[in-house]
Amino acid sequence: MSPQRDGQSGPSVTGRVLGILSAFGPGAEALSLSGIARAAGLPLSTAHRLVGELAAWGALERGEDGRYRIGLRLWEVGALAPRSLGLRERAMPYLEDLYEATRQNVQLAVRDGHEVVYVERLAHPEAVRVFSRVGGRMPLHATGVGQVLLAFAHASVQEEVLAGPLSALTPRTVTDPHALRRTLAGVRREGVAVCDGMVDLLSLSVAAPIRGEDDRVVAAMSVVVPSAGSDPRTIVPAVRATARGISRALGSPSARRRPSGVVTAPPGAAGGPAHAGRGT
Amino acid sequence: MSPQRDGQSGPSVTGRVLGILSAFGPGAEALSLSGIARAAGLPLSTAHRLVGELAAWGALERGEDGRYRIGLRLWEVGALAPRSLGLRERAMPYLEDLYEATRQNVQLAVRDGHEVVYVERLAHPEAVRVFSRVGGRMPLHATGVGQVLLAFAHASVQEEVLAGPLSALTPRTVTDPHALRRTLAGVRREGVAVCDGMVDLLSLSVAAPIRGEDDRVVAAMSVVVPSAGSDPRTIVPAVRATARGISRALGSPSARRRPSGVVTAPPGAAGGPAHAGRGT
DNA sequence: GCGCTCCTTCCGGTGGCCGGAAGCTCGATT
DNA sequence: AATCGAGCTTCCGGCCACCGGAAGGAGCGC
Repeated sequence: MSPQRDGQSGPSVTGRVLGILSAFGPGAEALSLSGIARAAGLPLSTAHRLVGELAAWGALERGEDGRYRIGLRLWEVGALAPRSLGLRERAMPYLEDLYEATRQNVQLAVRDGHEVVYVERLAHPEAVRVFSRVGGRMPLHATGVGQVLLAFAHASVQEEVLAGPLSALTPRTVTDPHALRRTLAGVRREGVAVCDGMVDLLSLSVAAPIRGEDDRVVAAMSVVVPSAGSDPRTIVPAVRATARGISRALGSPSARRRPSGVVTAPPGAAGGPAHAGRGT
Repeated sequence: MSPQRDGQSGPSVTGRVLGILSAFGPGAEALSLSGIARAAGLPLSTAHRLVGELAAWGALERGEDGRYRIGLRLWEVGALAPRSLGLRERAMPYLEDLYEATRQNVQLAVRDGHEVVYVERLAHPEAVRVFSRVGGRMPLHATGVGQVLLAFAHASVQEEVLAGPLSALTPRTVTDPHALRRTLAGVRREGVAVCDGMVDLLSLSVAAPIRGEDDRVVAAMSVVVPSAGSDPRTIVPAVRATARGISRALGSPSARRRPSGVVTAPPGAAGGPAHAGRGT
């Protein structure tokens, strides 16, 4: 409907092709030819030709109902994105352990511009329903992982977000720039973000930063639990330890040495991730 | 190097763009501009223009080293592929449980033409090294999931594969058409494929089919364990039960009713997947 | 039957694409 | 330090591949 960044791609053929791909999105996984043409702002015959070529290559697939969907081949190419697969591959075992221990929702996300993109998500069917989805986007200021990524992003990014409008997903979302600035400072100080009822009123998320080779924050992870009856205190150590473990797996220098003291998470509440302690 | 399906895409602009995407692949996650031009068979200036447009949109990203990688935006679009995300999303919890129980490698794959494409993989860092990777391809006849997908594929597909050359990954790979035909019959009869040392000599895989709404086999899953010291007998029931659970989650009619008798997997060896038994 | 939507094919005009060539930036080599 | 080479970027005129209106077919609901 709203021409966000669809046909705007310019009149070049490449732009049109990308416009066609943009027509697909969450909630629009399958489109008819004319649907694509409409969404991409292309004449039907043009769309027909381009879509035909894309389908022949495998970027799109045509279902029995005649509608087009994203094809396996395009998925394959997309899977090569280093910020998804490379990260995911290494982080998975740690996320696994945390998931297993908490039996809730575990998420992995990266930042793209002023939004957070969810790269991986382990969700227990009976866990609290969570809004995000793999490949989905959310505003930075309103989510746990988003606040972490924002807190450790370049100052210019922070200023831009603080300057822009801060949408409220729930009454509890931080929308005041000053409050957000304070929150971010807290996140930097604590190394975790705790967001209660910001995305939806029933869930609470605890997020921590993941660092890469050069020690910059490259991703964030979080655990989402029911808001009621959960004590963040029991979760924070586990999240912190897991994030640290992933950072080490990615080669972060600051995560090299064993966490001084005892941070391996209490075995009682949220069982110590098996890998967090062992290097090899 | 070898012009497999690169520049062949035809002289249309769309073909060139897709050729550029084809330049990336396993083992070629990052390419320089001239590398792309070479792989796609394009003049440098042409590649430069097209790549620039792709990068501006987010289909490609340029690293600090100047090389291009697949961009997050393309990954996002690819994640909409129903055969990856839709399937994955529903299968995950079951795979989780199986992974947790076995602490080995759990894989999920679909068929594309004469190859198997791995859609998901849970790998324990200390488990037996496995050759496949998410987004990777393998021949149908040589892998556990491949044999399952082949056994339940349309007869024409089977004939084509049986007619074509059957490459040998190890001395133990089935390369004789008659033997393969017999193997496939066995897979259909048993509902599982057991492949010992076919991909590499050290690992053994047990695979089972996953059925969709119309009861057709839409995917396959497998567990890969060390060849030495593993008894398939202890794994088969767990794999079967998990595959059945996923089938039910996908709406397969034949997986509706409780498995007659006791197939919920022995709790000892490979702990019963928590979801396999309970519906809601 | 009639109208509707959606899909497919065709074809002539033209504007976007092509790609050679020249200039630039880096780093390696002598 | 000068030279070389590999890779990247920009420019621009000619040409051809792309565009998209129009016409025809298929399927469906009224």
